[in-house]
Amino acid sequence: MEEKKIPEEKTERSLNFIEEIIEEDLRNNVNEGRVHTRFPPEPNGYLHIGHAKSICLNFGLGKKYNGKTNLRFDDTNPVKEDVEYVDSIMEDVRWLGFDWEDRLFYASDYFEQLYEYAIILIRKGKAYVCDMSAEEISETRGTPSRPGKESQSRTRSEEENFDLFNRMRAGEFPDGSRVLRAKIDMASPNMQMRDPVIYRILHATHHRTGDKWCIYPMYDFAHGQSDSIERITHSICTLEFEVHRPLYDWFIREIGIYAPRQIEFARLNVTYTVMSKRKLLELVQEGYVNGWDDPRMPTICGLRRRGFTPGSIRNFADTIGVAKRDNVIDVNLLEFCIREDLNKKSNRIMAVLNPVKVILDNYPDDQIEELESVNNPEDESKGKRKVPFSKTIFIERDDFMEDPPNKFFRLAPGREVRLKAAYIIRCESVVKDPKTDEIAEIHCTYDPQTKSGMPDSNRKVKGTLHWVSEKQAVTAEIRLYDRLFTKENPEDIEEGKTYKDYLNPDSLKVITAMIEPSVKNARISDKYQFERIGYFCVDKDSTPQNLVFNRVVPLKDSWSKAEKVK
RNA sequence: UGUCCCAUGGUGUAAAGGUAGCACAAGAGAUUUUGGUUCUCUCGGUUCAGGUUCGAAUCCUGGUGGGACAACCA
Repeated sequence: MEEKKIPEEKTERSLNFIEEIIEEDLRNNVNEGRVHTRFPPEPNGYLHIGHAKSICLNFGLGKKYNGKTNLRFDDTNPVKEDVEYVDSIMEDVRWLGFDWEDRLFYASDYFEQLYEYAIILIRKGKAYVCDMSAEEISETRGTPSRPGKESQSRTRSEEENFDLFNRMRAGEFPDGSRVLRAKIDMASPNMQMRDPVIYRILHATHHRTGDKWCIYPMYDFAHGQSDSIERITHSICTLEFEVHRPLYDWFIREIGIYAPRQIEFARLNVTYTVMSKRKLLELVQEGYVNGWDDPRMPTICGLRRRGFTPGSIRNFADTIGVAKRDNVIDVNLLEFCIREDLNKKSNRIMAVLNPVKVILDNYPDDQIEELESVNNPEDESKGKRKVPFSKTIFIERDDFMEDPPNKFFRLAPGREVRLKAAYIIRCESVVKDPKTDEIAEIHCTYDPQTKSGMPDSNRKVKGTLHWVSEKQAVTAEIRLYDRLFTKENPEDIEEGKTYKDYLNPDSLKVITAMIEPSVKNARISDKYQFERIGYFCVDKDSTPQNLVFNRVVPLKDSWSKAEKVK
């Protein structure tokens, strides 16, 4: 036999633009070969899939380049932040499979240092206490195309600024009465450079520092310096902070401290959902969903409850890549990632969501057989289980048609189908409800020679159906989730509407299903493939007496797709 | 009458001046005790106009289009 030449395997994946920058820095020995990143959330909300992209990016880079990754909470606004969020964020990062080891930090750890930095600026004549109100500051800032006006306070002496700033800290002034501003350039074409506010007075209790402070640094005055303090080599953030970079560079230069390199990437968007914290909060507060972890939410806790695995989300983050152009990822890709993962990992069981009764007329009345079925055809090590079979079973109502089209491979009068792991049956007649004309019973005969494993069972039949035995079936509540919005881009809003007008009224349907008895062993967060239907996850509301399943995602269904086209 | 960023199949992402590739989606077929999975194949792309070059998705100039920036939010 001739040996085919195996083309050289391209194991090395091409680099994304951030990795290119890092490798270039590494080649130039920029930080003595050190790579140190960080994930810097504000604890004012729950993390979503967009954050997951950032988490995977930052921690992934740390791992890839033998570096480190910090978790730092940017908690400079006590009014909006809370330990509830701190806890959920840590849980989510850990669940995604990442570890910050002993490097858990808070911007509030640096308040004293940041205060010192402000003093340096004041001493250099690069910062001043401004007496204007928020409105006045806003009015004098100008517009992107028109320069702003300088504040009267701009000419204050160094001593007076120093004195006033200390008295701000001492609590002598009410909220909003004064701020500390950087003295840069009110005519700068970059709005960020027009004497930005760097400290404001806020008599508010901070979730970590309590009442120690009544002045708090603005994010812009804390973020870059925090990265500097932590000796972050590559500060990776989203695109909207690109225009802030000159300001961060200015602070670093004027204060005279270590300069990280900031790199901006495009944030994630996914079709049929929204990603802004404000909108997600609204959905929760106004009751459109049942909390932050509602399985329809794009939050990490929502995805977790829905039944997504950490690996599937990591793989998703990997597949979407990272670049600077705006992007909208098809939600299909997310669904592909979870199917791919669960296909290999989850055991199969049979569940009938919309049952219709099938009676096997020639099957012994009281006989019950324990049939064997494979748990996972993708993984033989998962073994087999027993499934009870009897004279009366349920099948899916959709799996029967009285007058079927040619391509219908399922049960119909006179036709044969295989019952998964059981027998081949033939439909002999149907009984209808005289009032509703709905099919009440389907009468079939079974072929005893076709039990799975028997030689005759190899007979070709076009369809295989899942089923459950009536007597042994277990009922369970099933929550069928669908996309939260009906519109691909819910933020593309028509006149007089809001994104909430595109909420999908059918995003949750609750039904009762009949499931094979082995399901009794199911525990919260267990995931199954309901044969021929989809992947399902035991919800936290589930109890042994009242099982509750979430539909993670349906199986691909080329039959119903073909039907829809018609 | 601003500054900055971006532009490759439907979507996302590669190609560092030399064969435009991969994934998802879509379509066709094969296999299948899941109309799943798997496998094979197909469809389909460099925003435009100039320039540099033997050669441009890539470099230059200009246009067009999209985005970010005017919280005492982050």
